[in-house]
Amino acid sequence: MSKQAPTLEDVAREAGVSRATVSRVVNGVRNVDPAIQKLVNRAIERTGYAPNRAARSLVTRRAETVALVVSGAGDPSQDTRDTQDAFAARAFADPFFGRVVSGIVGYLRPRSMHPVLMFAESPQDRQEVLTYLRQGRSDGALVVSTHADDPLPASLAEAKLPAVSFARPAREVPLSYVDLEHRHGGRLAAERLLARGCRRPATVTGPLAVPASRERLAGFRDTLARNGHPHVPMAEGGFTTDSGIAAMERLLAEDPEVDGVFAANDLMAQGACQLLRERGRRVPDDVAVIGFDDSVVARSCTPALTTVRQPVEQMAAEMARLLDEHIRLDRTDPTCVLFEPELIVRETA
Amino acid sequence: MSKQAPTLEDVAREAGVSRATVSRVVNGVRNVDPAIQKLVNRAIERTGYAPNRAARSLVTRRAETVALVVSGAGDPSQDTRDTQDAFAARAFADPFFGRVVSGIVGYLRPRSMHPVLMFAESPQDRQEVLTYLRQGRSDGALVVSTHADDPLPASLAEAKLPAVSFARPAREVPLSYVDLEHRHGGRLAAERLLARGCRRPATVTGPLAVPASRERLAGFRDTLARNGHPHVPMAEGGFTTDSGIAAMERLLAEDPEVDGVFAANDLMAQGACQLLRERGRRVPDDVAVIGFDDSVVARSCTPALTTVRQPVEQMAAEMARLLDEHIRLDRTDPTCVLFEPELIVRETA
DNA sequence: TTGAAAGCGCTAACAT
DNA sequence: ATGTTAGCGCTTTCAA
Repeated sequence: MSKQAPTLEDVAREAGVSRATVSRVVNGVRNVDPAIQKLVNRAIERTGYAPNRAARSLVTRRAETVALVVSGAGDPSQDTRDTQDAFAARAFADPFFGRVVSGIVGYLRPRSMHPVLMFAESPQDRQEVLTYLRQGRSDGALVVSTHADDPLPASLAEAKLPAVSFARPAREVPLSYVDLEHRHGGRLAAERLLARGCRRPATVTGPLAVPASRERLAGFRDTLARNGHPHVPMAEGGFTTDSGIAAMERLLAEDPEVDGVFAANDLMAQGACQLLRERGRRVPDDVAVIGFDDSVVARSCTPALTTVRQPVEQMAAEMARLLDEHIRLDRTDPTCVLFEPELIVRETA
Repeated sequence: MSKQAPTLEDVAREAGVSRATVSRVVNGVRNVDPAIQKLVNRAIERTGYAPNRAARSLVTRRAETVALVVSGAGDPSQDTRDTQDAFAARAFADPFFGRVVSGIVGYLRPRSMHPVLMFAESPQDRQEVLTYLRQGRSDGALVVSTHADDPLPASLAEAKLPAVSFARPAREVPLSYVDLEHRHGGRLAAERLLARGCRRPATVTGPLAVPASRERLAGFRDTLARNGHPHVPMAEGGFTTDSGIAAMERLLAEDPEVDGVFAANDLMAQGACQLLRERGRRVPDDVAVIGFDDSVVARSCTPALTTVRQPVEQMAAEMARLLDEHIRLDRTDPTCVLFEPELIVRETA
C-alpha cells in the first residue's frame, strides 16, 4: 500500500478523544455522549477508517466467518487433483446446492458473517478443515455431505468444534443437524399416485447408500403396500438427469405398463419424463411422474413437474442459525430440526 | 471453550526454547538446528498447537483469503431479500459457475488460501464488499459479473484494491481480467456449419447486453457473411435452457428450413435441440446444432453436443494466479490474459 | 461518561 | 543458530 490504512489511533487523534472512546462508538456501545459520538463519526469519515479485522479477532476470538464444507465420501485412493476439481463442479451441478448457499447467505449476511467455501473429499482435505477451524480462521462449520459415510461430522464432534450438518449424520454422531421428514415425502408421492388412480406404480430411487434415499423409498413403499401394492418395481439412480433416464429405461423393461413413477429428485424425474416421451408415453396421461425437491428445474421444465417440495433455503438458513447459536453460546447440546415436505401439484401428476 | 488453545508460548515452554524458535519451525524458516526442530515438532504435537490466524494476520497483514464475488447489475430498486436469494440460486444454476469455483479452488487450495463467497447485487452490497476488503478480511477480490454494466470493477480499481475480473469489464476500467477470444469461438462455429454444408444457418444469441454474447455473434456472422450468408436469422436468449427453447421456436417461425444453429451456450443449445425434436426435426440430420462452453451438459445430453469449448477452469485458475501475484507484489499493472476457444465435435454437428 | 493501560498471539528486527 | 523484544490494532478492565 502506498498509504498506511488509518487506525483507531488516527481517528482518536483527529477527534481529540481516546482510542477507547472511538472503539465504543465504532462498536455501538452506549454510554457515549451524543456530541462526542458525532465528533468521532465525523473523524471516521474524514480519515476513511475501517476497523482492522485481524486485530479485532485477536481479542474477540471471533472470525465472523463460517466454513461451508462440501464433504464427500473420501476414498483415499481417489485423491488426485482431477477428481478434486470434478468434485467441486459436480457439487455445483445440482441445483440443490445453489439453494443451500442461498439460504445460508440469507442468514449470515445481515449479521455480517461470511461463508468460506471448502471441499473435503480426501482424508487430508478433512484434516485441513479441522486445522483451519482450530486456527480460528472460521468460527464453525456448515457441513453438506454428499455421501452417507462421510467421517467429517464425527471428527468435528470429537474435536468439539461448532458445526451443523445438513441431514442426519449416518453414524450416531453428537452433532446438530437439520433434516427433512423424507418418509413423509415418500408417502405424499404415493398418495398422489393412488389418488390419480395409478395401478402400476414404480420408483426411481436415489443412491441407496444415502439415508434420505432410503427413507423416501420406505415412505413410498409402505404407503403403497398398505394400499394393495405389496411389490413396487424400483431402479436406483444417482440424482442426475442421466441416471434418471437410465433408471426409467430399466423400469420400463421390467414393466412396460407402468402408469406412475416417483423419482427421488427432480433431476431424475426430468430424465424419466424425457425417456417416457421418447418411448411414446404421454406424461401425465399415460404415465404420471412425481419428483422431489421442487428445485428450479421442476418449475421450468415442460411439462412442469409435480413434486415433493423440500424447503431447502429455510433448512439451510436454520442450519446457519443453529451454528450461530452454538458459536455464541459457546457450547450447546446437539440439536436437530426437522422440516415437513409438501406436495406441489403441477402438470406431471 | 473449556480449555484455552495452546499458544506459541506453551509450545516454547514445552520444548524448552524461545517463542521465536518455535515460530521459525512453524513457518519453515531455515537456520534452525535439525535437532531442535525435531524437539519443537514433538512439542507441537504434544500440545496440539495450531497457530492463531488473527495474531499472524495482524502482523503479516495478510488474511490468506480472497473474496469470490458474484456481482449483478445493481438496480437499486430490486434490493429486496427475495431477489437476493434468487440471485445466489440463479448464479449457481449455470454449470459455468461450478467450473469457475473449481478452477479457483484448484489454485488457491495448495497455497492454503480460501475463497469467501459474496453476492453483490445492490449498491449497498457492493459497498459492503469494499468495506470488507478494506477491513483486511480478504486480501483481494475475484469478480464474476453477471451483467455488462456492473459498477463493481470500477469501484475496486478506484479503491486500488487487488482484484481480477472474469471477462473484460464493460467500461474502460484499469483492472486485470481473463477472457476468451469469443469472436474466434463464433468463427469456429460458423466454419463447422459451413463445412457440413449448411445452407440456412441461424443463431441463438446470449443477452446482447453482455459483451461476450455480442462478440460470439459477431464472429459467427462475419464468417458467414464472408461466405455468402449476408443475412443470418437470430433470436436473443438468456443463457438458460428455457430461453433456448423459446428462441429456437422463433427461429423456426422465421425460417422453417433452418439446417444449422449456433447457440451462444450449451444450455440454450440443449433447449434448441429439445424443441427441434419436438417439431419433428432430427438433430443433426435435419438441423445441426452447435453450443458454446463445453459445460458438463454438453457431454451428458443426448445427442451429445458439438460445442465451442471455453477452458473455464483454466481461466479461473489464471484469475486466481493473477490476483495472488497482485497481492504479493503489492501493486502490479492491470494485466489481461486471453484464452483461445476450441471446437469440440460430438454428435449434434 | 471518558481515559489509561494491559494484553490478545504472533512475527521480525536486532542482539547475542 | 537462538533468544530478546518491540510492536501489529484492537477491546476491555479499571480508575478517574
